[in-house]
Amino acid sequence: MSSSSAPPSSASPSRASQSSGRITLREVARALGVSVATVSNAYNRPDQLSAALRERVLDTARTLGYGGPDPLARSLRRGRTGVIGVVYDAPLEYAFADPAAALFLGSLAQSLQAASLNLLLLASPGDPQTDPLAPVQGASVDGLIVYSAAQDSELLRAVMARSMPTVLVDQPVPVDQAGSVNQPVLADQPDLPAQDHRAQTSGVQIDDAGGARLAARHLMDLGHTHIGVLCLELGPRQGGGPVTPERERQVAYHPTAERLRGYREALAAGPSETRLFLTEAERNTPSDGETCTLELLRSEPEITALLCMSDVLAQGALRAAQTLGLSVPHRLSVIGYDDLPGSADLKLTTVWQPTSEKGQRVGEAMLELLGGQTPPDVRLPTRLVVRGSTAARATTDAPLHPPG
Amino acid sequence: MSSSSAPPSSASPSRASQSSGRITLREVARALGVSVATVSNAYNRPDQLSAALRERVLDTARTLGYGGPDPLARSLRRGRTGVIGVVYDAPLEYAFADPAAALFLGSLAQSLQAASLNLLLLASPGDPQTDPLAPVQGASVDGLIVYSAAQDSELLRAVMARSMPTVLVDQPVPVDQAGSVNQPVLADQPDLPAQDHRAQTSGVQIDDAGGARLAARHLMDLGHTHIGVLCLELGPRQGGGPVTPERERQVAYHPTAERLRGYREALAAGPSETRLFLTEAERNTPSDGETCTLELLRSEPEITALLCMSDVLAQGALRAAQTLGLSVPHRLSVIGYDDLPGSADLKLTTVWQPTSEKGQRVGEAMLELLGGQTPPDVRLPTRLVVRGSTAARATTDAPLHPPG
DNA sequence: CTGTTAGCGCCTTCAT
DNA sequence: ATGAAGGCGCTAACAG
Repeated sequence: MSSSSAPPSSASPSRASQSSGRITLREVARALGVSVATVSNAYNRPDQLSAALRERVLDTARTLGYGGPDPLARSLRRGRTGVIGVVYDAPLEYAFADPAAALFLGSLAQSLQAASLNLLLLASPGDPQTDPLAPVQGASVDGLIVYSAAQDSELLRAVMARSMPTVLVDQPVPVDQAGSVNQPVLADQPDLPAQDHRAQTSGVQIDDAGGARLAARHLMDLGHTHIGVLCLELGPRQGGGPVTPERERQVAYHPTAERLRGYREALAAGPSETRLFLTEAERNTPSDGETCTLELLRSEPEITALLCMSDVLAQGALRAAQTLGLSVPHRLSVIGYDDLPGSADLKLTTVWQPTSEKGQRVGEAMLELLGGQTPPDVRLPTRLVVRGSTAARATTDAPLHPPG
Repeated sequence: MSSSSAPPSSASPSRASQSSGRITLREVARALGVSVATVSNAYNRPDQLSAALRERVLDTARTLGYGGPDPLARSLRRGRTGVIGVVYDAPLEYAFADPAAALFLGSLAQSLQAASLNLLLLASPGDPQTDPLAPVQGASVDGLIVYSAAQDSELLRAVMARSMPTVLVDQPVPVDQAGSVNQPVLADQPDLPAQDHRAQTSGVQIDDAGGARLAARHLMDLGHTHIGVLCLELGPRQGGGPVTPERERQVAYHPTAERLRGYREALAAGPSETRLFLTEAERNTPSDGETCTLELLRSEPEITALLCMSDVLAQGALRAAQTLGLSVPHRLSVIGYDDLPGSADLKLTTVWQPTSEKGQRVGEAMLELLGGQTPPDVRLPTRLVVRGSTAARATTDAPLHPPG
């Protein structure tokens, strides 16, 4: 035990030194005969040791196949992971199918990268076997961004329960009612701020209702009185189809609710004979939009215009019109929502929203939250973009093809 | 210090019990007067304690605002994070702008979710300040998926240096030449498998060259002899424009290289008077495609057909044709690559690739790697889909508009 | 400039 | 069915 050349201090020789194939900082230190702190410093604080020694450290590290400090251990120690989670309530499969979502994510990722933060995609598995809350509960992240979650959902509660910096996108910030208190019983440390959920939460939204109002009014100004509405999902999976008043009352997704409200407000302000015919798409895809349109027009042939809650749905409506041989806009006017990059090529009249800016704002809000500040909620404007897919209602039989 | 009721064993009373607002498993245990193991078991192995006790544990945990075991600490202990990193070599900003990438990611995420794995997006920052390797070096992940990286790049080396389960997409698996050995000096543990990079790496690709060959041949069969080629980036940022032979020799992105090879092979097999005019898009966006097309047609007016390395680029080409008043396909044939969901609406002739299946295969390969197996490399087929954007070269002045 | 020490929060044999 | 103890791999004080 007391040999002259500093024996490796301690206990279990069986697994201490190398075993499982992965080199550790300590082994590098030992190989060099320096302390672990020195090796650590070589990586984290170059100014704490001579350049020469640092070189030597890095060199032998390389020779040993040591790839640098384990990120996990480092995160644990530092208390930060450098990762921000993005929460979806749908299987990622078609979260990505929506260009608006992809665009948003892109600009979000971009703005976060400036602070060396990476994005972790957290989606509820479609598989009913696995716990849909597990991803948000079990993710090692410094902050959470909720992209879409039903109001009052378990998912949203699970997010808030983590009481960490959180940005809610297109969704009202929930009031901090009862539920899982995170204020410890012993509230006698005056110096730590009263751990308020709200202080760590920020919201970024667009003027959903305003844009919808513009869209509906545009159609009414054009003389349409029988207007079909292609709704995004009103609530968690059910299957689409005509919207009953009861179903409408249960609307759980905020953007859907707001857009619907906008349509209805415009209606209320217009001529009383105007009527809306609602149908719900099962998912936000062109083919669902197509199906819905086909069904809607079959059951309500008097419809001359369509309000679609997304450009993706509108794209499907356009296909349906073509299938049916209905000329757009003369026999059928179509209006979308989002203004995707491809929508101009389609000549689609639509409601524009600042998708990229939204992503950037969300990123900035997260950064501020991480810095201990509480940024004010943000509300971004929407605009109507009139293109070729809307026209005045034909008073008689419509011409069979567009002019020009 | 020596009070009767078991004094908290150790040293610093100032920060031991609660301080920083976040509850730990130990505090829950103490509050209940049970051991930490019991609390841990309540979460991880319900069968190890009475249902009643478990309830009590979970209850007080809730009251205290304890949200369950810290994921980070748990990962460190268990040696697994439940996260797979996806590596891009470009700023995520426009990784997401490409629907093919988004689709791939969606199906990848989907297939990984079955195993409760989440995706972490790792992109090299556009910002030249920050180290582009930091994300891949510093990410806490169980495996890495390389979606696009230049051959022989630092980035790719950094990935391999982590020597963990890795799937290379549309990219050859590099030979394990020298570089950072990860085989420790002491190679005398016969039971641990000789840590071979190759054993932890798998590849999934499509038949890029084959599809390209089909596309080029199609055009040549149609009689085109002056064919423009819109290339994806050949290598890391340079700015686009005409492709010099020198630049072509340096092509660093595998899909680009392969598609180009396919085009050239078809050319070599056809009539000798056929010529290719190459230009490189700065980025894979419609507007870059448009710009390239405009420039290319201006400098080479004899071109009657375009081979685009992506549908996104082709979409730009279509816009350019419209701007120029060139009728497609009669005055100009256009052919894409990828067959995006929207391409059918555009009547674009293109090379189809199994984007979703690719994502799924990559996910499966990763799962096998994680399970200790070494799945064989996979190569998926491509197909030519002929639609309305290609036609025989007009022998005289082309008609000004398409038929019916 | 370098070394020692004390955990970060948890899980898991091993004993009881 | 429950408790005690030893790390996982690293970093940040603090001494020398």
